[in-house]
Amino acid sequence: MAPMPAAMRSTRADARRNRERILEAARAAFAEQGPDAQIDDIARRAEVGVGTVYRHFPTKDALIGELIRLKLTALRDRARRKLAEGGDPGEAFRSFLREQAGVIAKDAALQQMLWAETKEAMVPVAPLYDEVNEAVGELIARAKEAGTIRADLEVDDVRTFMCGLGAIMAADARGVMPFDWRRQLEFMLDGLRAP
Amino acid sequence: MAPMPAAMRSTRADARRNRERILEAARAAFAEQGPDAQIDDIARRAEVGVGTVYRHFPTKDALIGELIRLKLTALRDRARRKLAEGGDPGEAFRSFLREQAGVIAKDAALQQMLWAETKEAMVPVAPLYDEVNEAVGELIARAKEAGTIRADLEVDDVRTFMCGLGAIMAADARGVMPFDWRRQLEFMLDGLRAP
DNA sequence: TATGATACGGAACCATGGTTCCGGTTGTCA
DNA sequence: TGACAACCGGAACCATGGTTCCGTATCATA
Repeated sequence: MAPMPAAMRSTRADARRNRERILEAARAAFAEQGPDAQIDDIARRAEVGVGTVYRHFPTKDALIGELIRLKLTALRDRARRKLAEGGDPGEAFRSFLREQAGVIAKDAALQQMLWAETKEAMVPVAPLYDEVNEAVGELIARAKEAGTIRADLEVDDVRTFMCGLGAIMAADARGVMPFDWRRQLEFMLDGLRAP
Repeated sequence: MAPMPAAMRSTRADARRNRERILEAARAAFAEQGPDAQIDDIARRAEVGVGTVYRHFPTKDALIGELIRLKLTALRDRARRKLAEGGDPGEAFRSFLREQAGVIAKDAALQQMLWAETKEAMVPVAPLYDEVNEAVGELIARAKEAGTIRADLEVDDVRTFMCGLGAIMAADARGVMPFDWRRQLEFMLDGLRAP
């Protein structure tokens, strides 16, 4: 008898597995080598042919885009979780930045690829990006209200700082120049305290 | 009679002029488009053929290297001038950072190309780089002694911050994402004040 | 102003790395 | 287990952008 029509069947197991392998390999490759990690290398790491990479992601940009989407989703969820937890607002804000920084550091190159290359990359994830900003904005608002951070702080200031920090992290991770981003973060946090 | 032997004659005037044009065009191109500005485009801006670019600078990296060298020299001289000026050490340190930041902002991509791409770029300018660090170190030492900045601040912290700021500036200049680096600088300066 | 060394322009060359294509393999369902 | 759709591997293809080459134009000197 004829097999089930395409629309009713789900993706083959090996395809699903390969997709995951590719994503993980790509993440690692970009983290180590920055934006110009090569597809060939990613395929090799995933123990997969280049053709397979291209079946799952039509272009390199699409692959990068998916990685960024995953990353941003995680960041947004972490921000919302922090909001839900409650507790001292000033401390919530500070510990949030520390945690978020730690997560970004794991593959900082990705974050950079979002804003440092071209604005095209931004387009598909813009809504997600807004959601992150919204959650962070709320964290800031609460801390301001509690009077533990300076009153003139804006979300954009935090965004700017985190982007700068990301650049530092990426360079450090690739070993091009040593940077101590944790110290940097603490200096900044001190600067953000209410006078 | 035969013309003067090569060793005694100096470079032709048009060659000297072209060299300058190329450097200026390259500076502008990199500032606008970042590290992957194209030689063809630089040549066009300088109203010169690609061949001419290559006669003056054997490779793209050599051209970039020369731009970085010029930039670093200017930064070093500015730091030393600030040291020579004297005045209140804390204020000297802060105004130095503000001025230096302003200068870097003019073509931030260059600064990034020094540390964000590959460490190879660092090699030829390492001594110059050390001289900058030395001068900045002295500025910091004086400010510490005067008790106007936090005692645990190191040159590397300033270096790290300026690199991060440079990344921000470059992205902002290329219009990929708006960043207010001046605000960022002021926040950091506040964080660096003695507690 | 004549002369030859020096410098110029830009078409052609070539390496790199993203993308396509297709013969062969594998998973899934009856 | 048979049959077919979905999937896989990787050689070949092609666009991009750095680099070379050489015939021509320009500058500086006698």
